[in-house]
Amino acid sequence: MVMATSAQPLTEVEIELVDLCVRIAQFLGLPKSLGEIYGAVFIASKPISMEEIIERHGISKGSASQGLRALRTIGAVRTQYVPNDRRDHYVAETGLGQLVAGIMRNRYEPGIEDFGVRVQSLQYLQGKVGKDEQHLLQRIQKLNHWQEQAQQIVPTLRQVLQGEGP
Amino acid sequence: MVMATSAQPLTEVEIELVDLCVRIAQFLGLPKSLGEIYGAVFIASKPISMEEIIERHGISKGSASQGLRALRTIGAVRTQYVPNDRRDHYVAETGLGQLVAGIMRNRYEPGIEDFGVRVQSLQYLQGKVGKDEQHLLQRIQKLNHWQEQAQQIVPTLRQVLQGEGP
DNA sequence: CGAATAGTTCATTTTTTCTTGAACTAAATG
DNA sequence: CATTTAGTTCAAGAAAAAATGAACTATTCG
Repeated sequence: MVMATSAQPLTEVEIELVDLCVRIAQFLGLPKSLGEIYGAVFIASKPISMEEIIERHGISKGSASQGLRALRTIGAVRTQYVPNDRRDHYVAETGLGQLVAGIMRNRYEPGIEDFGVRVQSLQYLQGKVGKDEQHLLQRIQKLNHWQEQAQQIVPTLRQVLQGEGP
Repeated sequence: MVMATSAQPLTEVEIELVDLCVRIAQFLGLPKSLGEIYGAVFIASKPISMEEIIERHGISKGSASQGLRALRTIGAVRTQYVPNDRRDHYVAETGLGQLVAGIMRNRYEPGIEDFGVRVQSLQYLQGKVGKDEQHLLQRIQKLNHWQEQAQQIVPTLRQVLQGEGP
């Protein structure tokens, strides 16, 4: 690992803010590097390039490239045009609703859908329940009920997080 | 790895139900083995012992012991007395509200609290924000706002999941 | 008691996930 | 159009997380 060459070291406050971003990422089950990269963009006073992120935060080129793509995909950062500079520059989206929506969409909803499909097809399997395993029918019902409740959660979350602030 | 010695193999339906439990566990960021073990208890027609779980599902003793403890801690299973049997026997809790509450309490709420503490202490750091980093004050505000919203989520979830069914 | 059984612990191994960096493509620059 | 620069890809390495099983403790049974 090579140290940053010439970038300003992070100030105490910056380190703390990036650290908080890292912890949020980990909390959400995302890799630490995504938190770092988001943090880098989050604390920047103006649109920041990948190179600056790499140098100032000591992240590898590969991680930075992949991480920025992931963050774009979930809508946590977006690119912004900067005149006279060939490089892409990034700014952070900071609406919690938007952030969580993006994470849900990419990381959680596919799982919820799969679950729904699997539970649906359980109905078919009911025929294959043997006489000696009638108690499983109840369990299948239970899973159905779970699935119904799970589907309510996403819209509810959306509502809680709609209220954006300053 | 040693195969189960003499237990009934799982039926097609049982395999599917356990598999669903495994996927739910993974979705929630819990290790696969917790899903398997919960699944084993979930599909059992009567209180099941650790030994039966180990034999029928091919889980190691260590995993089974630790996994059952974890499941007890989050309130996903509980022990039930069985006459004339020295071993502990387990039954599954199947209320989604209870399950999610347990998982939240153990896996997520500590993180939310830590985050709250850290954000609190940011207020103190505001003094250390240099003249050249005034833009960070906004970011600190943003984190505050996130924290307030995050605190609303737990009670809201609780409410959605209260409605228990059959 | 002493043997047998139930259950726990934890160092080691296995598996999975994340990160790196060198080789590559693509695009701009002079 | 050759060179520099920006950005991507992916195989290999590093790190983290999970699973195993042998050694242990605790309990019950005869």
